Amino acid sequence: MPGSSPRAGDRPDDSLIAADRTLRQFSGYTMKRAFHVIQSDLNAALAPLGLRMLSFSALVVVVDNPGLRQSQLAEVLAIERPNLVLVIDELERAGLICRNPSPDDRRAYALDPTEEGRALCGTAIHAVQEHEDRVARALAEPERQALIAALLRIETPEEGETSDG
Amino acid sequence: MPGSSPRAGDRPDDSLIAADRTLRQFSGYTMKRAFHVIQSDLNAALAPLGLRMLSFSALVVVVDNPGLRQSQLAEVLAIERPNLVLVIDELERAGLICRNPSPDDRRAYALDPTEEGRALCGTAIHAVQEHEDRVARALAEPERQALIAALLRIETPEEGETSDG
DNA sequence: AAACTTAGTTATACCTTATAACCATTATGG
DNA sequence: CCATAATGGTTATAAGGTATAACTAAGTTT
Repeated sequence: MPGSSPRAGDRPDDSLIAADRTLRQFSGYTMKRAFHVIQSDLNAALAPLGLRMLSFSALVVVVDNPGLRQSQLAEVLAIERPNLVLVIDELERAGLICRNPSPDDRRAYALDPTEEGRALCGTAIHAVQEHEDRVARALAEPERQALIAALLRIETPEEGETSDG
Repeated sequence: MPGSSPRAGDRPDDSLIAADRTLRQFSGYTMKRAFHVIQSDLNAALAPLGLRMLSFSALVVVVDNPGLRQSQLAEVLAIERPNLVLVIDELERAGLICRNPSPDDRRAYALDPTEEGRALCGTAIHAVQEHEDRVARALAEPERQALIAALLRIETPEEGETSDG
């Protein structure tokens, strides 16, 4: 058990270092904590550029896929359409992307990056890469790649990739 | 680049499957998506018990460390003290834990699980374990353990564990 | 042409996290 | 010993992320 004495409140704080031992066996708990650390660091890295994790992601996908529609972007980012609206508003107000009329469909917008958007996107990717380098310092490179691969498989379970089960 | 034709909006949706290729190289993005999947599944598993990820975590730590104080619990769970108050309220109202007066300090509460709390905690751990088994089906067991180890190191970077850099 | 669907939007609600400020109590230090 | 500081718990508040229903305008189907 976590500590030896019966009442945790009486023990010095040191004896609580493994107080979440039971939870640590669950990937969800550990992932939540790791993600929180990463997200904070990432947002801090992006804040000087006026971006957050979400707006950064949206910007990158628009730069890589100019002309795509909002619903497509929402699907790519795996977020709901209504939640994308404010993100696009924000990027548009910042002059990084613009909503152009779609030639095919008068309901839809074709999202395109501006020159500024492309430029800031490059800067932001460098900032995020520096953050990623901090992750890489905690892990050996093959380990980092294995981590990403494992996360990907959790997100999209493929048949045939299972273990001994 | 993601697609071949210049305008993403004109291409079939299939050509957008790798539209987030740039982002995928960053662990933060992939972790966010994987965590979202895990968290949804986990919360769905806990909802029938009247628990969420956070209240479950708090309950488990209280059961494992009876008598600890709220501030200690907050530190163990790495959340701010004010944010714990409602969680404790919720668990107390559900009759799973209770705030007992601390013998040492009249300001503090000693958190203790009730019998019901202990029982539900066991049930909940089983439910979460079943969820974890779903993760385990996507990964080989050594891979799952490597994942948890990697996440832990991201959360708490230790010196000397670095790669080639 | 009527009915259905889709693109984008608005409004709303809930959860999580963060901060400042407060009260009661305990600890510190002249 | 009393003034000051620090701590435990609380309240209020704000911001971010996510989810759903409902609306409009435009496109699609039959």
